[in-house]
Amino acid sequence: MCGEIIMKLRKRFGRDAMKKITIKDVAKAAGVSITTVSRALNEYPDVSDETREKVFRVASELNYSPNSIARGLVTSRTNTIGLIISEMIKPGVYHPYVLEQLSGVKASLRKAGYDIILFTVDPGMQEVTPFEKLRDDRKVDGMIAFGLRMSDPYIDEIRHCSIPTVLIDIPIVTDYVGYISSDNVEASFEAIEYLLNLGHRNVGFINGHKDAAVSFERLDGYKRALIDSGIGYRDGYVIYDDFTQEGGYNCFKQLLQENPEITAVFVASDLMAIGAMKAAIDMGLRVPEDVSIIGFDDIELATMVQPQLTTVRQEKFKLGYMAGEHLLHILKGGKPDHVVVPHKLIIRGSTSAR
Amino acid sequence: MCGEIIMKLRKRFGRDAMKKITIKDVAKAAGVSITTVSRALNEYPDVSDETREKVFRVASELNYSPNSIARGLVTSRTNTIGLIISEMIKPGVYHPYVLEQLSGVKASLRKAGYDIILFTVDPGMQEVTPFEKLRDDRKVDGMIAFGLRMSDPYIDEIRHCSIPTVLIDIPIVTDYVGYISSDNVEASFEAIEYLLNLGHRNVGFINGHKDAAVSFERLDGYKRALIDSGIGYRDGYVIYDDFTQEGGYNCFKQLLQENPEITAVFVASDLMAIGAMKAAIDMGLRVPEDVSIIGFDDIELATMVQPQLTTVRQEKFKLGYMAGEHLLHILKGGKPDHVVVPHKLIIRGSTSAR
DNA sequence: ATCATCCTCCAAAACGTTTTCGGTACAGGT
DNA sequence: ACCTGTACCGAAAACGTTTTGGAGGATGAT
Repeated sequence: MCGEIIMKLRKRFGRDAMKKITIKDVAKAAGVSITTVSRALNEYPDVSDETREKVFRVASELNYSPNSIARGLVTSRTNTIGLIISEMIKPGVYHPYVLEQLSGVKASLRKAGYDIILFTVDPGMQEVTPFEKLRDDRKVDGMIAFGLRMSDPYIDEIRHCSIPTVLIDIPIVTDYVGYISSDNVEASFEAIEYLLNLGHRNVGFINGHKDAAVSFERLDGYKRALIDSGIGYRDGYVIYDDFTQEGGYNCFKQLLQENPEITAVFVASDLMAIGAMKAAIDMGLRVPEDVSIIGFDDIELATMVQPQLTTVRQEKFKLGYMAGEHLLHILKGGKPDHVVVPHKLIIRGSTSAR
Repeated sequence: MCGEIIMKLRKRFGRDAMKKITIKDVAKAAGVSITTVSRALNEYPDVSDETREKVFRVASELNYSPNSIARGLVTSRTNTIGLIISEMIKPGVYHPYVLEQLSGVKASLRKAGYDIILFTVDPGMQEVTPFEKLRDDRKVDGMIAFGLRMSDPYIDEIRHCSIPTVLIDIPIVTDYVGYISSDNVEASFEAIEYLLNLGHRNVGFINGHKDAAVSFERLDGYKRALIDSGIGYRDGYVIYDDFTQEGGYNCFKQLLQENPEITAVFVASDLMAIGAMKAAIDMGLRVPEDVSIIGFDDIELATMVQPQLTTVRQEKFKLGYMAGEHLLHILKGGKPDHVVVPHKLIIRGSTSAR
């Protein structure tokens, strides 16, 4: 009976060029009102099991899928979140863990039926679209951002915006925004402690640029470990640069030329650490016999170099995953917070006892 | 005069919790109809310069930005394209060039005002959402996909769908879908030719898995070069595996154990090539003195190993960029096609004369 | 018999645009 | 004086949903 109607609907349009079927078609075919179809499909209580079942059957028979645009218009929620990945397009610095974080974000959001829309913020773009405009343009329900520098103009906007937002590695917590990170000071503390336990007394620190919040936290852990152990902190042992391999190379050379007594170096990223290792070799130093090097991140590359790199592993996938989860939490009305994901010291071949 | 109205509008809502302003507000404040505002803002001809100017002023004063959802509902175009990245979440295989391709896609689409929405297709998902449903759910205007295997069920759907689509490295051209790739047979031909010119006569081939279209094309080039030069092709010199480092490692060992006369190996990816180099070292062979190795892709890693890897560079960013451009072309009514982006033989330290 | 209550269901409003169709006013040509 | 054309503008329909405010009928209590 309603099968006939379906057939008629089918026939109304060409075979392949079948017009988009809407809720109206389903209603007609099922012999109920539009309202009822919507109700049935959205699991409202006030529809009898019988009609609900019929609606479901007809809907799937017609291969109906609701128009998310129309729905979004009325509900003003799009089940979409905006993802800001900064510095993504800086050629040569395709940060190896960005993809992992991205995967994590996706994994958590997909479960909840959210999709991701990519906002790339190329630094050096003519005019930067204001943060809130990004949201307004695409009507995303929330935002996730990583790769931002502390000096980025977005930072200030985010601090005062009223958009549910989760950041990675940027310590901001407001009524709307929370952030995810490793416990950088503890991680750094552990790394230094490990070196000290190996007998090293003069340990240098190649830190990331001062535009990254993590740089300060890691410096903190570095200081604390040295002070706690009674060795004391020396300004001259710390040097800063961006997170690239070249940066690590240059820093290492400078650091060891100025302080030849250094026997171990803590480096704020694996990429830099690998650069540092290269510098060591070029300076005629053996790793780890003459100098121990310990990195940060644990990227794939860390196991591909000789010797393999001792490092502090960050759970990059999990950082992303948690970002998604926490955003969902905020969207459900939860309170934004700082959530930390555990790190782990991974001991490989680039460190040894003094 | 209209300034007052604006003030009134402003006052109507709390300071920060200012309600969303719509086209209606702009119309009221500018003293024209909704229609006129829409026309003025969308650069229609039939509106006087005077009113147009006023509308623009009021709109920017009110900080108005049109609701893209509402617009999408009526125009049924969303200025959004869907991006399918397959195998993105396979842990341990965060293909290093995915991010570069992604950047390229973004770069080209952003110019045209398109945004990207990420569809991740985790292999091994419970139920795979049909290709067309992906589009219908999010109402994207077109699709770009990379990382798909030839055996992926999507392939068949794509072949018969009527959604503007561009693929990378998957040779399908229909009225709706085109694809971007390097000229793999030529690239492979050149690589072998180069090895032959170095004096090598027994050159093996570690190919990618047979689920990748490129594997066949590269095999083609390999064969042709050998046959053209009169050396001839031998089945036993070719071995297949996935594109991982371990795959490369194992293949190399097997290949050289079975054919110790081989003096040069062409490897279908840098990751595999690096695995092969490791295997060579483990077998007591020096690279390039005992065996030359040439890779494919030119990922960053290629310059980080010792010796640095000779390889065929693929323009990963450009592959993505072109995918975006070609999709735009199709969306504008252009004919889908195969567009090839140039490759380049990069000679480094892993190859030498026999 | 009457009334309140519950269960189903529906008509219509609303969401914020774009687009269609037409209307007004003014100019110029006859 | 009349028609024609042109330039500008507006009312209303349309897009496909969700949501609001009942309506109709059955059931149970009084």
